[in-house]
Amino acid sequence: MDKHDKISPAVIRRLPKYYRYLGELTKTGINKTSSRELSDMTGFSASQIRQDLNNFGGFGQQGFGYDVENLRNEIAKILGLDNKYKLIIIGAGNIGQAIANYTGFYEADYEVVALFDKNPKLIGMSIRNAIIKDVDDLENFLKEDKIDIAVVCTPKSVSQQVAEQLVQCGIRAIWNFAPKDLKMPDNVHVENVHLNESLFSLTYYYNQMNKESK
Amino acid sequence: MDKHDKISPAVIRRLPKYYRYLGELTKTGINKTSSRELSDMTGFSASQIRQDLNNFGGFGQQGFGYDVENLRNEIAKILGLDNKYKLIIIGAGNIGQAIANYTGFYEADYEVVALFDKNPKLIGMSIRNAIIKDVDDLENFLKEDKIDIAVVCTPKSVSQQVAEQLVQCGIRAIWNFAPKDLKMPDNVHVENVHLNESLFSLTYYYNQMNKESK
DNA sequence: TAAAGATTGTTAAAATAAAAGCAGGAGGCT
DNA sequence: AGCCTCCTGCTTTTATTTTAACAATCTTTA
Repeated sequence: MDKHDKISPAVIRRLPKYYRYLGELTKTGINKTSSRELSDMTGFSASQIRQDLNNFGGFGQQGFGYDVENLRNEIAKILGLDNKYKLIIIGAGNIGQAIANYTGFYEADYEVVALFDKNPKLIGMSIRNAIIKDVDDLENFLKEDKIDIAVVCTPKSVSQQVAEQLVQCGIRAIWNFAPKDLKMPDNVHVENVHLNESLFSLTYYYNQMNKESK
Repeated sequence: MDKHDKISPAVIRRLPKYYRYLGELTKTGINKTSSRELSDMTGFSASQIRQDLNNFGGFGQQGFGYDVENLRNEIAKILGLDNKYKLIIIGAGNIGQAIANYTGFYEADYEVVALFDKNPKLIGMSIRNAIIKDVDDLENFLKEDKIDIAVVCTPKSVSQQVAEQLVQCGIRAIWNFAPKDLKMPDNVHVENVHLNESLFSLTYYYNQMNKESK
């Protein structure tokens, strides 16, 4: 059953997309689908979708397809979306506040418990039930509250130091928005959102298109 | 020379990272580097780095390595960072405003010219020299101003429609923050920043680690 | 000036990921 | 009921990506 440790990252990155499209099907009242149909929606090949899902078990039925709700629940279980997660955000600047205000992931059970900053003007403010606290209180806070995921939205100059502090306090999952690669021990998982790199890639393809059309 | 069209997306996604680390070297006054050293910094293998760079030409010197500034400039040219780009942001909510305020990409020549929203409370406000305009004026605006990149920060329910409008007005590069895949013609490039998917992946790995350590 | 050491550019091999193909079983139709 | 069609799960093949290997050649040093 647990061959999970061998699953390729590419597969894991596709699962949320399947999950999202299955949610859309549910909303429109469709309760049956197929790898073919999912292929049309997601753009991945039907073969790849079947193979991805089969890494975790046979969720479909030959000759019939997949039960939408069942498959969605299975993927939720695989990703762990059937649990609740407590988040804190370090750095209550633009990005940090935007994440705290972001309603997109409130569909799943993610709760932003608190934000931390060192700017006195921000400390004490609250965003959607989460208070901005002094970053000096971070360690004490983490001693008392069990936090699952820390979101790093600090300037890059302090991101490494902040991350190390988080890890020392027992944090093992970091969602990193600082444009810097965090050097972390193996038992900590870092998911990067490097906006720069994303924009630079886009810039490349934009220019490629312009070259081609000339 | 122009085998560019064959370059794998994986290579393109690594270039911004090289660019960033080369920038850090420049700041610390180091003017010579090697694939070995870049490997230590980036975590990519030295062999891969050499191969990536050689897709675009031989920027190094045998027995010596790479000139930091020269290599950085070459990568800038490849990505197109030696040009200026004008951006508009559609949707001046949390994410839209955060992007407008984001100073990270002002290092390169990206200028947010305007934001668009339909919320009357937001229209007229300005963020770092960029005014929030009525989204109804979008088409007229695009007739007069030459915009390179449009950033879609709207709710997902209207993102497709907005994107189509943008494309009709000549936009060919979209940076999409809406949690939805935009169906676009081939001559439009969409770069997605799907925060949900990123967080869900992180959640998976977080749970994997917890399973393993038990 | 010649030899040693270093590091690229490039080719070959290995590993990984994606696509194609197909047997088997399920549902639907007549 | 029995045949036909469909679609999964799995195996095999193909394509892509990464790693390894090495000849060429540049710099440095004695």
